[in-house]
Amino acid sequence: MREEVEILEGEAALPAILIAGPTASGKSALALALAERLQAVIINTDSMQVYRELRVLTARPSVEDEELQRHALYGHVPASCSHSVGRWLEDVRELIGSIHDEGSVPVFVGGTGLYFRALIEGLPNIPDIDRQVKLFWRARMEEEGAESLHGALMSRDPELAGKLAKTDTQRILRAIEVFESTKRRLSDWQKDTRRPLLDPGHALRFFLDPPRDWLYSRINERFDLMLDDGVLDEVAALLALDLDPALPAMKAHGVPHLARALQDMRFLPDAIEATKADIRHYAKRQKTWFRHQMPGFTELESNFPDYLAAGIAAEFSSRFGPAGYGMGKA
RNA sequence: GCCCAGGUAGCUCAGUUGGUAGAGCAGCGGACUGAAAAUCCGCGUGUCGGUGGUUCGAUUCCGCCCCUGGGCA
Repeated sequence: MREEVEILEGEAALPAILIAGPTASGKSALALALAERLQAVIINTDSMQVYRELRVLTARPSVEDEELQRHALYGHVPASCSHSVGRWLEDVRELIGSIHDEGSVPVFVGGTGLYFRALIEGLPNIPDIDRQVKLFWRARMEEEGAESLHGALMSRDPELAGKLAKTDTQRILRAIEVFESTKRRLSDWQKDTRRPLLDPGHALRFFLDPPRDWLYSRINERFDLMLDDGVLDEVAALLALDLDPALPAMKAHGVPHLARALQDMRFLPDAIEATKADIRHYAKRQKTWFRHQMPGFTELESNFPDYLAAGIAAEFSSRFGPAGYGMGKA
């Protein structure tokens, strides 16, 4: 514990660049353009791009892009594992020291708002939930429904229960599981957040926010390209693993719909439309999150990665100095 | 050209035995602390195809016209 604090204090001043934005807004291209101007390590900040089996479906950077610039935390987790913010943050913790030592700039790129929050605001150090506890309460949720468990939560953690909708299955489960497994209320844990890995004062934060019409068209077109690139085969291969459908990877946009289409191809056109709609809805939620939950991100409306990257690199150098940051690379 | 069925929200459609209308999807707004690509909440005015007529009142009934689909020529 003490050692951890020392490391954190050493790293708190580590300058970093954060690039967020809705899906398909052009984050990856911007990250690549940035890496051409700074000695950077591109770090995945997306909950789904961590899964090994889903490169096409999650629009993970290509093998060529990964060879072009250093990337980290992409596709390093098997779909059979349930990853989470907490685990992702531990991955980052392990990485960040060496990045600092070698004088590179960590460029966090992704669309998962919660991961950005954990990164710059910190996360409480809640231990993993006991497996039996998890199974027991999930079974009860199946049988009794959310309202009943909301009642159960009310007697364990009234403060949190009061804030949650009686229908919010996921958060109700989490709150009960934490109490049952750790004997401490989640509302108390949440008041006990650890120091964040990054100091927001040393993190340049950007949110790519292209016009909505453009974004939606791009989402639709990109999914058509994914079909050409073999998403169906990719999903078929995932399904062949016969994993628990409750696993996060099994909930990636398109997996449930395309699974149905793979059984009966007559459903393919509907599955394609439904998947595109899921992705559009998601992009909308991402915009809402950053608009209200993550102030302090500079909105970028342009779609020209080189232009944006030049500006960001210049701002980074003027704030934190160019020394040691790969000026010979450009 | 004739016959039939339709033309109602961005789309698919319901409905009003005459008192100007509502679902699903799309879209929009919001919540969010370890499954977050998750989970959850909220938002429905639109020349009821056009135009005349009947009527206190027509999207609804009647006439004509336009459009779409099907059938017959």
